[in-house]
Amino acid sequence: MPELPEVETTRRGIEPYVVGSTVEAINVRQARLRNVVPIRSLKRALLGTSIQSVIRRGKYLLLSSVNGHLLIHLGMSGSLRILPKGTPAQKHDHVDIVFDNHYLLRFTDPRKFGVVDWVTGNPDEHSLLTHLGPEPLTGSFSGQLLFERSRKRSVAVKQFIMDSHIVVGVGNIYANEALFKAGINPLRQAGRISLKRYEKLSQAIKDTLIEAIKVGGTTLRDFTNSDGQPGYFKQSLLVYGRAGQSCRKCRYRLSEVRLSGRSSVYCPRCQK
DNA sequence: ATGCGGACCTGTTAGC
DNA sequence: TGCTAACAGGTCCGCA
Repeated sequence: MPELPEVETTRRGIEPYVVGSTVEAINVRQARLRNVVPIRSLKRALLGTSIQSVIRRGKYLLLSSVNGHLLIHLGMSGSLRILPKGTPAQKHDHVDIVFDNHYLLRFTDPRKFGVVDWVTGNPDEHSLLTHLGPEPLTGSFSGQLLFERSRKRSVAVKQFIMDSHIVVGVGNIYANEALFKAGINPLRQAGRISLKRYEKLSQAIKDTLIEAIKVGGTTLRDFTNSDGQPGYFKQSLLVYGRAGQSCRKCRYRLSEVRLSGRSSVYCPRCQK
């Protein structure tokens, strides 16, 4: 479900409730998530400590206390919500972090592709984080980087920019959108794109993500922020979900192909 | 190393 | 209306 803008929206939503609050209880209903450390082991470390910060790394969130970091990934269908204490749990509500204020943080994930893990030491060395590429909204991400890392790569450029080892946070929706804005065909081989075009693409990725964050992300079916509100970027989508409809630039019919199982929509006229 | 397909799960929707 | 297949915002793993 969530790409970088949705995770960042979630981060901003939970931060004011969580930072400075002490963990009073942890309720685990479903421990079988995509974890490295058994989820139950986080209890001992986190109970009675307070959360000092909520930072995002790619699509991961890190809630840090003096003892270590709670690492959360929302997978394809996960969400985090702030709810009043005592709110009854529903079917896919797997973990609650209960605070000493009036609230709890609830992790929900029907498909269980998400992660709720515990990290001690430097989180950058955690196996899920250590090989991640740069953050797209920082200066360490650029057209130059995409150009250099794509040389001799034959993969389609869309798969290339969705590879978290290259750059983090770009999922299927925003990959489609950024490629359209940059005028690049998603099927083009990554190694056969010029530096100039990669500079346009890196800027398109930044612009798309920033715009989406501004309006609270994209809600297709069930994404909500931590208050239960949807995001409004869906109205701004130029190609994703619009196969067969007309291009917003040239009116030509948008095409759809599947790239490693992911739907890829593009304009055959505007994207070369 | 790179590229590809399958695996992990459940819910919703499209099609017969 | 009901059944089945395909699809969905992600990522890791094993194999060639």
